[in-house]
Amino acid sequence: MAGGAGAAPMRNHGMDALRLTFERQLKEALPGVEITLERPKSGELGDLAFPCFRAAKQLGKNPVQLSQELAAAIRVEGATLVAAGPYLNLKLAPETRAQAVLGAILAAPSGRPYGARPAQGKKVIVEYSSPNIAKLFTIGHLRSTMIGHALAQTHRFLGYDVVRLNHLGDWGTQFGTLLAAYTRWAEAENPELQRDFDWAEPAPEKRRTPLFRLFQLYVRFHAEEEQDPAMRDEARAWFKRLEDNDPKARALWKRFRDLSLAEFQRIYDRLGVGFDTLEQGEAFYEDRLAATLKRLEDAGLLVEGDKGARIVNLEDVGIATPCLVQKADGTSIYATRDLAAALYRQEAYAFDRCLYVVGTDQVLHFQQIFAVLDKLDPWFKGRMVHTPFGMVKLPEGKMSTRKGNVIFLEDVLDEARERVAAIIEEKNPELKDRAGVAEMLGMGAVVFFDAMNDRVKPITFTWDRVIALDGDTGPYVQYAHARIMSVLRKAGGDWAAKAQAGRADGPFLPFAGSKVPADLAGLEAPEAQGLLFELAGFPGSVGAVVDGCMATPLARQLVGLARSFSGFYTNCPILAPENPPEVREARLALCVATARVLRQGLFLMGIQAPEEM
RNA sequence: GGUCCCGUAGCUCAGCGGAUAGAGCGACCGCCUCCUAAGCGGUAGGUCGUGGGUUCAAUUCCCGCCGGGACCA
Repeated sequence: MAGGAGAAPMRNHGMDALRLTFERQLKEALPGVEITLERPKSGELGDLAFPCFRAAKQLGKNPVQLSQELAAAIRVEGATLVAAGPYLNLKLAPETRAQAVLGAILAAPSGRPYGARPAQGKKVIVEYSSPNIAKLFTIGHLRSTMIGHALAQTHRFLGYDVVRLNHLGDWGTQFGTLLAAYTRWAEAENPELQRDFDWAEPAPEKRRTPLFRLFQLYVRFHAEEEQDPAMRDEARAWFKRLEDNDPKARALWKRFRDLSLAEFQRIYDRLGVGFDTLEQGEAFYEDRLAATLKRLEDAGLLVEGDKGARIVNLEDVGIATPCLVQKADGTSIYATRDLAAALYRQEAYAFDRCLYVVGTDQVLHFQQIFAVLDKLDPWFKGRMVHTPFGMVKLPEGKMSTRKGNVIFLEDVLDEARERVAAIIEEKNPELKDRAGVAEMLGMGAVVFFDAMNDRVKPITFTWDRVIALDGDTGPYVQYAHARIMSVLRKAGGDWAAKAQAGRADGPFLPFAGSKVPADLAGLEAPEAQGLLFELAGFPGSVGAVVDGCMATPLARQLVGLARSFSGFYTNCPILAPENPPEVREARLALCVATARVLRQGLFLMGIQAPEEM
C-alpha cells in the first residue's frame, strides 16, 4: 500500500497519473489534435501546461479563446484548470501536489527510485576519460572523465545497459618519443626513474614519482626536437620497433603503462569514477589493425594517398578531408585504432549507441571515422555519437603537455580542498570529519563547476572561477543538504535515517520506502509549494541529461532545488515549538524528500552530499 | 583557403520556436536573542553581435556580414 492512509483524493496518483488524465481529457475535447504538454516556467503558473497555439490553428480559432473554452470544459480531480492567455495550465491543489510529489519520492509507488525508468533493453557504450599513458592528469582530463561518468550513471538510472570504456592512449607515436627519450637520458644512470634528473627542474614535493620523471623526459624530448629534426626520426623508429614487437620496446612499454595505470587508478578512486574494463585501450586493438585495413581494402575503400600513405576518400559524403588510415612508413594512426575499436565493439557488445566523450578538437576525426564505418557497414548509421566538449584553456592560451604549461588536476583538487578547509576553520571549527568534508566540498566545487559550464564552448581556467564556493556552485547544493540533515537530526526519531541510504550499487541510492504523512496542510505556504514544484522537475532533468548528453540540466535543476529549499527553510519553520505536530511532520517529510533528491542527483554527477559542513 | 563551433546584463554563463529574457559573480541597500548567514530579501544593470528571410509568433530556425575560436590543407 503506497501513499499513506490519508484522505487526500489523489493519494495513489503520482504526477504521471495526473498527466495521463489531463492528456486523456484534452484528447477527448480536441479529437484529432496532437497533444503535447509542457512544464510551466514556474510552479505558480501550474504543474502542467498545454500550449494552445497549434490546436487553435488547426481548429481555426484564437488560442486565447480556445484555452478559455478548454478551461471551462475540462475537469481533473484535485486540480484546477486555469486559462493563462494562450496556455491552459493544470494547477494542482496544494495537498494534491504534496501528495503526488512526496508519494513518488518517499513511497516510490512504482517500486522504482524517483526519476528512474524501467529497463529499456538497450545497450549504450560510453567511452570517456581516455588519458594518454605517461602523462599526468590535467584539469582538461576532468571534463571527459566527469561528463562521461555522469552520462554512464544517468543512462543506467534510466534503464539502459551501460558499458563504460576507457580508450587509454597506450599506443601511438608518443610512445616512440617516450622510448627514445628514456634510452637517451634515463636508461643508463636512472633506469628506475627513482631519482630526480639533474638536468630538470626538481619535481615538486608531492610529485616526486617515476611517472612525473617520465613526463619530464617527454617534455625535454619535444623541446630538443624543435632544434634537431633528426630526433623525430629516432622517435618514429622506436615506435616502429614497438609495432614490430621488439622485446626491449615491448618491455619498456609495459613498464610505462603499468606505472601510469597505477597513478590513474589513484585519481579515479579519488573521483569515485570507475570503468568496466581498463584493458581496452588503444594497444588492445593493435593486432586487429591488419584485419581492419584488409576489410577496408576488400570493401574497395582504400586509396593510395601522398607518398604511399593510405586513405579513405569521403568527398562523396560531404567531407572534404580524406580519412588517413595508414602512414607512409606503414605505421598505424589513431584513426585506424578507432575503426578497429568500433568494429570490435560491434561484435563484442552489439550496442545500440556508442558515445564518445572527447573534446571538440576531434570533431572532424569522428566525422571521418563514423563516415568510414557507415560505408563499411550500414549497421553503424545513427549508432555512433560524438559528444564533444570545449577545451580548457589558460588565460595566456592553450594548455600543452609538451610545453609543460598545464594545470594538473590534483593541484586543483588539493587547492579546492585547502580553500574549503580554511572556511571550515573559520565557520565551523567544531566539525567532526573536517578533512573528509573539505575533500567532499572541494571536489563538489570543481566537478559541479564543470557540469554547470558543460557546453561546446571552451573554458578559460582561472583558480577563482573553477573553485568558486558561493553562489551557483556544488557547495551551495551540498550546503542545502547539510542543513536539511541538521534539521532532521534535531527532529530526533528516525528522521535522519529516512534521508540516508545504504551503499550504492550502480547509480541508485537505496533509500528505504517511507510513509507520506496523512495531513499535508503544513505545506500550503508558497515556499513549500515552490519546493514541491522543483522536486517534480527532477525526473525531467535526468531525462534531459541523456537526451542532450550533458550533465548541465541536472546541475541547474539541483541549484534550483537548493535555492527553493532555502526559501522554504527561511520562511517555514520546521521545528518551531509552536508548530502543531502534523505541520512539523509534513515539513519534515518534505525535508526528507528534498534531501533524497539532492543526494541522488549529486550522486549521479559523482558528487557526495555531506551530513554536516 | 575549406569545414565546423561560438557571439545574451560590467564579468562568467542558462534559456534555443511561444507566457513579463533568467541565474551567479561584482556593485549598492537591508536581514543572525530564532532549525548551520557557505544563507535570505531588495536595488541598479539587456535594442539577446549585425542586416535580411521563414512564421500567427524568432534570443531560439534559414541566409549574408562582422567579431572570436577549433580542425583540416
